[in-house]
Amino acid sequence: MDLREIARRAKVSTATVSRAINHVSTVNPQLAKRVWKVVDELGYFPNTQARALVSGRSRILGLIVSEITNPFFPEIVQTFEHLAVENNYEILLTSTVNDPKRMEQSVRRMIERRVEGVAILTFGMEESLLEHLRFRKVPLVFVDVGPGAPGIVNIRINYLNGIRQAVQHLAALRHTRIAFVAGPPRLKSALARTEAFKASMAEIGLLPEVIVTGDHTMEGGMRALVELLGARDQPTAVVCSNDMTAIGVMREAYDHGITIPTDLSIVGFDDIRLAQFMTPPLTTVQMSQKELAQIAFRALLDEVGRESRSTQKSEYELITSLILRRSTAMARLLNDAHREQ
Amino acid sequence: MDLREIARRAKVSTATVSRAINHVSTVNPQLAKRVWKVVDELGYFPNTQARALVSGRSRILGLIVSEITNPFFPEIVQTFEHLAVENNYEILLTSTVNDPKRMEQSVRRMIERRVEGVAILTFGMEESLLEHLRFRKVPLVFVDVGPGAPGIVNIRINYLNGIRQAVQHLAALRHTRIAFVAGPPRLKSALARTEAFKASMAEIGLLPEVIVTGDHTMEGGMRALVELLGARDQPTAVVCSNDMTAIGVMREAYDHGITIPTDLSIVGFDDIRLAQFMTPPLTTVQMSQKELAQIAFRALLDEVGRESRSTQKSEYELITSLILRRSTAMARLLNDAHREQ
DNA sequence: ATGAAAGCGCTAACAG
DNA sequence: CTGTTAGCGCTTTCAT
Repeated sequence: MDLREIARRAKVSTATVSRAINHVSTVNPQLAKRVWKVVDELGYFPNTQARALVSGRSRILGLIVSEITNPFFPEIVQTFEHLAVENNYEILLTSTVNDPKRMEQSVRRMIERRVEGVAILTFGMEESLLEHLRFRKVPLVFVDVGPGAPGIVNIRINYLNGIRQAVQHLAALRHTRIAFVAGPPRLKSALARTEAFKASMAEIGLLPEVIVTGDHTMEGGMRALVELLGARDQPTAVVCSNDMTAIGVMREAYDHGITIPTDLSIVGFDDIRLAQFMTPPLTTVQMSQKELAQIAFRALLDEVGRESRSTQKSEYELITSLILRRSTAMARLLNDAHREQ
Repeated sequence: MDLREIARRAKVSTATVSRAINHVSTVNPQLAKRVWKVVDELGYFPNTQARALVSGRSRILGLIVSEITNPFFPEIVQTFEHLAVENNYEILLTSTVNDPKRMEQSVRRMIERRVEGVAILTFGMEESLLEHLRFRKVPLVFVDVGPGAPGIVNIRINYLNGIRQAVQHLAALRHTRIAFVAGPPRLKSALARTEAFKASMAEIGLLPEVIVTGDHTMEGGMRALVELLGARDQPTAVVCSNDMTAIGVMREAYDHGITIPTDLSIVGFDDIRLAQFMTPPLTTVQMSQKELAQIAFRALLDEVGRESRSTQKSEYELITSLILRRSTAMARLLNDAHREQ
């Protein structure tokens, strides 16, 4: 069942069927109705591949994420998909799982399917791989990279805003020994958070001495708390580079009989959906995944629609801010707690 | 840059290029090498749409889920994607978000992109919508539906196994008043769990009296515990129809100062990844999402590959089983706990 | 406003 | 074993 069959049955040319289906305004309403009738009767659906082939537009947008099982991403994927269907696009979702081979595959898959643009919402990506995409002038959206070429748009995250709020919130609660569990140093986004923490502490005259390195996983968070517990001067509060880390810290605290927030205050980062499901609900810096996805999609769509190289705004900013829940409380020394026992 | 260009530069015909690229064994290795050289030099990637159009094979598989943000699904999507790339397929992911309009769109999108098969791994789907797919003889994989037509494969979940283990585990811990928080009655999968609970209780001479209805959300779980707390004879243990419900119960328990597991034992269902991240880690019945995805993919691929209607095995079973963690303990009456205060 | 016809990039007969 | 050629299903000039 194809266009020609519809044309035959509706007694019009294939051109007319094509026009009718695509709502070209110049077609005689009479004919259009006749066409649509046949279309509905036969349950005809146009073949997208043929369409793409002739029009040169695949109506597919690429979305590269790190891992869909990382709780940070599902919301992004969902929002992206939602916007895509609204705009008559499909999305080609690939995950790198931090594997160079998979990253290369990702790029290949994107090119083979002739995506019209790609959003790279992943932590760290081999720059060189994107050369293929750039070479083909495929519009690209990044997070947290430096200013790029035309056709490359960048979403900048304002980490400082939220982290400063977190630190000040903790300080107001009389915490002075505030630790930070950093993310993997190879990630720009992790580094930026650490810097924001240091700056926020310095700003209010606190020493950001206690910084341990995690890896943005729950296990890393668990290890980080153990390390913190071994320190001479134990912190009364800890800010984590992401929520998974914070969850790991909470989990490890539970195993040590440390009660959150009375014994230790914890602040996360990201505000993944599950943060609010923890016991206690996690106070965290929100970096709206939904908003991020919306910005990325919108930017991509704009870029795709742009014919010429009229370099418009290609920098976007996403603000972060503290969400107060119940994992922070007034400072109280761990040592005090132990003495009471 | 297309096949013809490669042909021209390699001084062979387009047919030869096509053959070389597709690793047809009969091509002269000499020529093949020449072709590949040019391909690599130019960074040529075949156009999948053209390929699909002429071959009649899109190399796309559909995957319909309820909501990617539902923690049950990311693992499934990941596994599916992984298997897909391994087999040179793309996946077209759609979510119904329990919205009839979105379900219809899902089906339309599948058909327009000419998917070769669809896995419907969703809770509840308007049967009638699938008519379009069935009509086009698109192989379909379902979970938990009755025996279907040829080309329709069904994955049956053995709920009883895991739930029985859960109930017996609780009974061994001296619990006798074991409550169940059911899922939405409109879902077959939820109903089946409730039945499995009843049967498991009856089997060991316990009365499954305390059954409250949740909705498979965390909020539903929270409400369920409130309801349970209002009952005359409060349960000492509760089995939940899914993990989100269990997490809701835990969350509400926290708000009431009820300690898990000493005051109340909790068992979940699904074993979503985050179950092990809870405090305490949630004991739950595992229904392996990874395995489910693997079965679904394998079944789909088999069905797609099958030329004739040689009706082979089209029933698969997924077993469930209890994963012990730390949300259950020996029975102890809530009333006792209160008296102690 | 409608139709005839060319052709998007590729594969698969078919011939040689 | 390699090349020639005819489409796959659709959109889009170009005439009419």
